Amino acid sequence: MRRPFNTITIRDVAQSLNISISTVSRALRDTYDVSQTTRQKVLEKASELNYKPNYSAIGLVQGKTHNISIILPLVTNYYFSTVITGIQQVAYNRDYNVILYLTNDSQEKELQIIQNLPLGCLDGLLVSTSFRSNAFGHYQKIIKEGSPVVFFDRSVDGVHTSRVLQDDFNGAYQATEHLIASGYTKIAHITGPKEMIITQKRLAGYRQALRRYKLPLNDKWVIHSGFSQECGEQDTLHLLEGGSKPDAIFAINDRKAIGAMVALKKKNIRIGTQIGVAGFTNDPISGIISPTLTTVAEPAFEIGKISCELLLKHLQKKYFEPEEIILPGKLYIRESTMR
Amino acid sequence: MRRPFNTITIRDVAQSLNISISTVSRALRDTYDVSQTTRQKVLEKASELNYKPNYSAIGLVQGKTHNISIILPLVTNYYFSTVITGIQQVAYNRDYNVILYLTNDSQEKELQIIQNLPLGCLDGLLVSTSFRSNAFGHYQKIIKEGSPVVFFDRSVDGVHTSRVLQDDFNGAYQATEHLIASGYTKIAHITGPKEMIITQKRLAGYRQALRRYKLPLNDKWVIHSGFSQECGEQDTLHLLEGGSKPDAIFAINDRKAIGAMVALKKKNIRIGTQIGVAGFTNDPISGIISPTLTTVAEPAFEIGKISCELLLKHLQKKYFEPEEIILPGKLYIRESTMR
DNA sequence: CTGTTAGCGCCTTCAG
DNA sequence: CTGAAGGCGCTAACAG
Repeated sequence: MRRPFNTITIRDVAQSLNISISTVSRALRDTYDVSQTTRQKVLEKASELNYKPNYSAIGLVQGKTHNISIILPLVTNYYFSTVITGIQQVAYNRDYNVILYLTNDSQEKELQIIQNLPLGCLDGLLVSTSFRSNAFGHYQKIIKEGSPVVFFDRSVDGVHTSRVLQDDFNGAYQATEHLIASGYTKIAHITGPKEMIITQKRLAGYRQALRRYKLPLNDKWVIHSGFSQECGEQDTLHLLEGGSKPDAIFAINDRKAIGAMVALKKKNIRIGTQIGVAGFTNDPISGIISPTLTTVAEPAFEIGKISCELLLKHLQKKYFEPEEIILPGKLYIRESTMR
Repeated sequence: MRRPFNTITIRDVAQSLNISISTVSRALRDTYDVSQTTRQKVLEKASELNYKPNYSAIGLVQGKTHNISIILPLVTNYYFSTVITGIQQVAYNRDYNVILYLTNDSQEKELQIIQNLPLGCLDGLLVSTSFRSNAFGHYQKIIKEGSPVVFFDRSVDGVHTSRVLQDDFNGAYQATEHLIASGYTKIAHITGPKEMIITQKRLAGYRQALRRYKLPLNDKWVIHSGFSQECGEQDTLHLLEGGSKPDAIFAINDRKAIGAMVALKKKNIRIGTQIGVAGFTNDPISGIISPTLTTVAEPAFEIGKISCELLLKHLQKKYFEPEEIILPGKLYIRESTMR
């Protein structure tokens, strides 16, 4: 029961040219030796007939499906949706389909997805791991079985593969340094789950800046929780309850920074003058909200683009040396850190 | 040159059970008559061996690839990213892969995508059309050739197929009515391209409300342009330049409404008291921005979910009756329309 | 440079 | 109820 409609195949172009199927196949792929004349004719006929390769068939015979998949926590934020846009653009230009999987930031769901992945119709994976995921083994296995994996943004430790990341350490360092330069001395950090690399790196950058400028490191001023705005709001309320209140808050991302701003507004604390706030991402909302939010811009589109290029590069070769690419961020100074 | 690694196939489970491939195939699909005992054994073995169907092969033989694709303008906004989340969830639960295509809101790109679509490895399409797209013929052709298409949000006229939409007319009517009830009398509408159905419906709702409450319809107060924040900003500046200025602005979406707010702030016009602003979408930003934005909430997630369910339903049958599903919106009244 | 043959993993007649 | 055989569209040896 094949598709009932007029999908035209290489056989069709072969017949209408009175040559063999394999010659058409070769001409189309521009491989082996085919005479220029034949290739010309084939190419013309193919486009005349509007021939389109059947990737299912190609996938079957040579294991190249022209499908790559993205596994990521969610798409409903600026960062991830922009990364996807970058990935899709590169993939589209290279005739790859992008298949989307959403983990919903749940470790359980992520594991479920990985285990049920139709690897048979996937050439490779781009993944940003979920929350506290420690799916080492699973990713290792996938790679061993022959599907290249490139991590972006949130990666998993201990897996020997490529990664494309923003410079979390230096971004956090810059933001903190800016807060210090602006005169804030009691700088808190509201961040993500402890186990995540992204958390650790940004925290390290923050600490390094404090150390460099001889400011005290107060563990009470570092709060770990999730990445959402609500988390930012709650973390901030916690900070305000404590005995010695901070005079600035550096959030791991803009969402949490905005949560902090919401909390401060509710408490009638003046943002900037009383408590400075800085974020990380440069979500467009950071330029719209009032006061506007100082933040470290992440090159989201670039990260998507480069991740995909790297994956496609890996797909060419049988063996590849993992690469780690780190892209710099850029600090945008806005009203939320003006005293 | 098949995949070099241990992808296990029905042949593997057949051999380890000493039965034929076809029996395994039948047992797995729960079709034809297979003895309960055999089926049991096959099912157990399959899961023991972690067998996963190769959709490329299945696709080849029976034209069912378990791939559906989404074609839409962009993912970097609240509405579309939420719709996608809904689609992905349904598809995932039904073992369908979701392939993503981005038109970048360019008609040209959309046409290019449609024409190059690897229909051979796609069971159906979910599409929200680009901007001023009038790709009637192309979609018609795809449908005729056997790939079901379900439109969501932005649809194309004249194509006989299913659609899932929010209630654009009544949403716009409600928003306008609310503005009127709040005491605004000179209500402008900044909207999308004239040719788009979504524009036409929201415009009609706006006009209907004005008519119903005997307010004048002033064509100078209806401005057509794109959907971006920048467009909203420019449209608003235009409105302010005119002789008779409006005292309220209803925008086709929150992005443009926010653009309007930005423009008003720059001109030092008090939002709400001097000029009211209402949007459409209920982007989370509308509750964060100051003043908070009155808007008509669109059931984005539901739209994605239902669209996908509808498409999958269509995939079951050979012939299906197109359905048009319209979901209601809900007005959220916030500060931007308080005098 | 080109045609022939076999087979990728699976489903579907057609025989038992 | 089950097995054998053929083929989906395409590529990859193997011969010329």
